[in-house]
Amino acid sequence: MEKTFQPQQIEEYWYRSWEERGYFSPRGEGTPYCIAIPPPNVTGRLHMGHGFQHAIMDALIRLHRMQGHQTLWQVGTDHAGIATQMVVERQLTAADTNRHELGREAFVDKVWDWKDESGGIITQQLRRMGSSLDWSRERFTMDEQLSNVVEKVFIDLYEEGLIYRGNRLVNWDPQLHTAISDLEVVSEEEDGYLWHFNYPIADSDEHLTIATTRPETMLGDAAVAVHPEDERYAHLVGKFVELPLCNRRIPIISDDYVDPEFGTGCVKITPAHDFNDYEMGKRHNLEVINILTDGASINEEAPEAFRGLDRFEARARIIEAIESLGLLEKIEPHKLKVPRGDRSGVVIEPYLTHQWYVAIQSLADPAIKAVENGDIEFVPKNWENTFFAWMRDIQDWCISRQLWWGHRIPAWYDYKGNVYVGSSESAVRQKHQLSDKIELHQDEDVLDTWFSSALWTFSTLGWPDDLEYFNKFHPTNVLVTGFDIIFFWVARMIMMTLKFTGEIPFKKVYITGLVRDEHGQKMSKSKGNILDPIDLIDGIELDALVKKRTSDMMQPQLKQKIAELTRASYPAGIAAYGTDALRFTFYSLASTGRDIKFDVGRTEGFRNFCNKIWNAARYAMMNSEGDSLSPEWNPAEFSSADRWILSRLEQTIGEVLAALEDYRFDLASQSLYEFIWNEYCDWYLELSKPILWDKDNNPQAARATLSVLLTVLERSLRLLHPFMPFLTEEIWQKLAPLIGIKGDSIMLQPYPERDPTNFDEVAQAEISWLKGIILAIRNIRGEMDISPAKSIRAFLRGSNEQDKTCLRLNRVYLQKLAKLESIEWLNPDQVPPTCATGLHNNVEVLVPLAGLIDISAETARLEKEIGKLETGLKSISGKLGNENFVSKAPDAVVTKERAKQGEMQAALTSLRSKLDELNNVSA
RNA sequence: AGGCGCGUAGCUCAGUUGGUUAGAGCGCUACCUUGACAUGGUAGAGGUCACCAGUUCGAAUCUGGUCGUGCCUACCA
Repeated sequence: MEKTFQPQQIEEYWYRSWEERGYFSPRGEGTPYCIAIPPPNVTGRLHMGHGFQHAIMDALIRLHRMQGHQTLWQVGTDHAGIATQMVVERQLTAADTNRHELGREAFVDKVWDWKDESGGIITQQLRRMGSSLDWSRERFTMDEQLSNVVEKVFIDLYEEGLIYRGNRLVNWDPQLHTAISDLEVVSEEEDGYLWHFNYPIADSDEHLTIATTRPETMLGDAAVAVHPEDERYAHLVGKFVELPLCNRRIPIISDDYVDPEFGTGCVKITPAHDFNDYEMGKRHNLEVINILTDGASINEEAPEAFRGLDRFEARARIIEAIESLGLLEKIEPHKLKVPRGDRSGVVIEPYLTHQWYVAIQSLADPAIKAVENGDIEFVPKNWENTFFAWMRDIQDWCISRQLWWGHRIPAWYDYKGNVYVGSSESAVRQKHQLSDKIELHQDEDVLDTWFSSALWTFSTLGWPDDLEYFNKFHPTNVLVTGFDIIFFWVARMIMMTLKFTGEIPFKKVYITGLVRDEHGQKMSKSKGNILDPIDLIDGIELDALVKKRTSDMMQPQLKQKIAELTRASYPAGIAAYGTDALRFTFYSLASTGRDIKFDVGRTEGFRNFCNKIWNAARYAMMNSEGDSLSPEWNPAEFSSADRWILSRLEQTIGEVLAALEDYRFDLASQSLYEFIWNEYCDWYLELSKPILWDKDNNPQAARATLSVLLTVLERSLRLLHPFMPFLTEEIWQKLAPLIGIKGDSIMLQPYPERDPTNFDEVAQAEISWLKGIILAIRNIRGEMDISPAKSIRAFLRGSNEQDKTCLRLNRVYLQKLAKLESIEWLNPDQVPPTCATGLHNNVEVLVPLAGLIDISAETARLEKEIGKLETGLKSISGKLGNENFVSKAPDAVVTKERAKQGEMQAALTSLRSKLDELNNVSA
C-alpha cells in the first residue's frame, strides 16, 4: 500500500467496475426503496448544490442497498427550456445569425446537436461524485415516452377544463420574447427616480401632479386615480385630465388602492403595463392601451414621435418633451424594486398576451391535505409552513412559453381561431370531424419545463403504460432538494402526481441548505465566487482557477476584483482532495440550518481523515502479514481493550443509524470521525501494539487482538461506505479476505446492525480508567517539559482495590503508552519521594521529580489545577447549599452532584497537601 | 409591511425532551520525525453562549422584548 491515500488512483477504477457489473440496479427481494433524482439541466454543469444533494442521496441509496432493499436511484436530466435555448441562441449570435433566420425546425435540430455534444458532461460529473445511479434507466424529459406523458396530462387537464387559454397580463421577458412565471422573476432594490409630471385638468387652469418611476408608460395611461377620502382632490374626481403628448382625455377616478401619503397622492393608471393598474382598470372599466412591442419598444398605439423607440430611449425623450412643455414638476431619487428575468437579467414588463394556464385551485387542495395529514413529511418540518403559505394563496400557473425548445403545446387553431386540443393534427381532425379542407395550424408555444418536471416521479417509472417499476417503486421514498424550488417543483409535483396517479410522489421531502461561499455569500458567476466540485476533487492551479472565474463574464469590469479575491482566498490554488473527502465535507455541513458556508479547510481536514483511515488499514494489514485469520473467534481470549473497542463500535453503529433516521448527516459523520480517529486510531491501535509485538510470547492474545483489529476496521468500513464509497471499497477489497469475508464489493455487503451483546460496560470503565491515568502522566510530561523520548518512573497511590486490579491488568499498556520505565502501586500510607502529582478520580498519579523538573514549575501546575477545582467546587457547593435545589431537583441529579462534590473535594485536599509538601521541600 | 431562520472559541459549526467546570474541526502556542500516518503525535491557550427582562431549585436550551444579520413572500406609483 502507498504511504498516503491517493484518491485519484482508485476512484475511476471502482466506479467503472461497479457500473459495468450492474451494481446500481435494484436487486433482491427486499422492500423497495427509491429516490428520483431532481433532474439537472442536460447541458448544465455540476455545481456545489448538486454535489451536496447528490452526496446525500447517494448515502441514502447506498445505505438502503446495503440494508437489503431493492434500491433504485432513478436518474435523468431535464431539457431546461429557457437556459438551453439561450445558450444555443448565443452561439448563433456569435456566428452572426439567429434562430429566425434558421427557422424553427433547423433551430431545434441545432439544440439537439448541442444536447448531444454537451449533454454527457453533467452525467459524467455525477459519476465523479460516486453517485450510484441506475444508468440503465436514464431518462430525459424530452424522451418519447416522457413526452407522451406530458401530452396526455395536458390533454386530460384541458378536457377536464383545468387547462385554459387566457388573455391577461404576464411577466414578459422582452429579450427572450417569452412569458415567464412569477417565480422566474427576481426583484431587487435598485436606484431610480421618481418623476413628478403635471397633468392639466381639462377645461380648467388647474393641474394635478402625478409621480411615476416609469415615465414611458404614460403613453398608455387610461386614468388618474386618487384616494376617495383625499380632500385635496375630491373636487376633481369625475373630471378629466388632458394627457400630455397624447392628445387624449382620461378620467380622474377614486380608488382605495391609492396611498394618499405616497408621492403626490395622485397615481396615473396604465392597465396594460402594471398588474395593480390592470386590476383597477377592470374595476373601473378602463381602456387597456398597450404601447409596447414584444421587444419592449414603443408601438403604433403611441404618438408618432415615440414609435419604434426602445423603452428606455422613449423614457428619456418623454422626460425631455414633458420638460419642454413646462410640465416637469421635479425629479427625486428613489429606490425601487426592479423586476428582472432570472435568466436574461433584463427588466421584465407586465405585458398583455394570450397564454395557457393551469387552473390550480382544485389541484392544490389535495396537495395541501397530503402534507397536513402527514402523508408527505418535510424534513426539517418547518418548511411545511413555507409550503402551506404559498399553496393557500396559489395563483393559476402560466405554462406556455414562447420558445422553440421544449414540449410543443398540443393545440391546433382553425382560421376562426377555434382551439382543438389533441395528440396530433389528425387526431384532432378525427375527433372534431374537421374536413381536410379546413386548415389547421399548431400552437407555436412550448410548455414550461417545470410542467414536465412535475410529472417526473411517475413518468420516469414508466407510467402509464409499463407499470412494473411504477408499481414497485412509486411513491418514491424521499425527495432531496433545496428550498429554493419548493414552489417551482416540489409543490407542483405533489399536485400533478396526486391528480394523475392518485398517489403522492414521495413520502418525505428532505430540504437541504443552500451552499454558499466561505463568507456566506451565494455562489454566483457574477460574484466570481463559484467553486466547482470537480476542482475540489481533482485540484486546480491558482491561475487556472482565476481564469475560470473571470472568463465569460457579463460584467467584465469586475474581473480584477474577482481575481484579487480569488488569489487571497486560494493563494496556492486548490489541492486535489478526492471525492470521499469532498463528500464527507458535505455530510459534516448537513445540519438543519439553511445556509451552508463551504469552507475548504474542512475538506482538507477530511482529506487528512481519509489518509488516517488509509494508514490505520495499512497498519492493520501489515500486522496480519498476509495470514488469513479464521472468521471464528474466541471472545474468551479478548483483552479489555478488545472488548472496549467492540463496545464503542456498537455505540457508534447506534449513533450513526439514529442520525441517519433523522437525516442528520452531520451527526452521523461526526460519530464516524470521532470513533475512527479518536478511539480506533488514537487508542485502540496504540493499545494493540504491545500485544502484537509480543506475539512470540503470547500468540493467543496477539491473534485475538489482530482479529479484533481487522474486524472492527472491516465493520467500520461498511459503516462508512455510504459516505466514502471509494476509500472504503479499496481498503475493503484487501481487508475482507484476511478475515474470511467473501464478496465482490463492499457496496453489496450488509450494513452493520445493532447488536447490544457487544456493549460492554466493564471494559469501557476499565479503558476509561487506563486513559485517565495515561492522560494524567502525559499532562505532567507536557507541562513539566519532560522529553517524550525519556522513560520515566511513576507511582499510583490510593486505597481502592479496583484501581489496584486495573493497574495489574493494564501495566503493559501504561508502560507503552506513557513511556514508563516502571509503574508501581503505593499504599496510602507509603510516602513517595518528591513527585509531580496528577489525579484520576481517586487515584494519585505520581512522577518522581528527582532530576527531572524544577519545583516551581510543578508548583505552578498544581496551583492551576487547584484553581480549576476551586471554581468547579464553588458552583457545585452553591447548588447543594440551596435548600430549594435539594428539595425540588430530582434525586438522581442531587445524588450525582453530591458525588461530584465529594470527588472534587477529595481531589482538592489531595492536591493542596501536595502543594504544601512542595513548599516545604523548596523552603 | 408580513413570514421564516440565525446570532455559541480567531474562523466554520455541533449542543436531542432545561440538570457539563459549554464541545468538535480548522487556526494558534510549546514540544516531538517513537517501527500506520508530519495529510502525523503529545500537551496547552482560547467562550459573560448578541443584549435585557421573565419562568424555574436550575436557562446556551423555555417565554417576552431589544439589537444585529440573512432569506422568503407581498409591495407605494
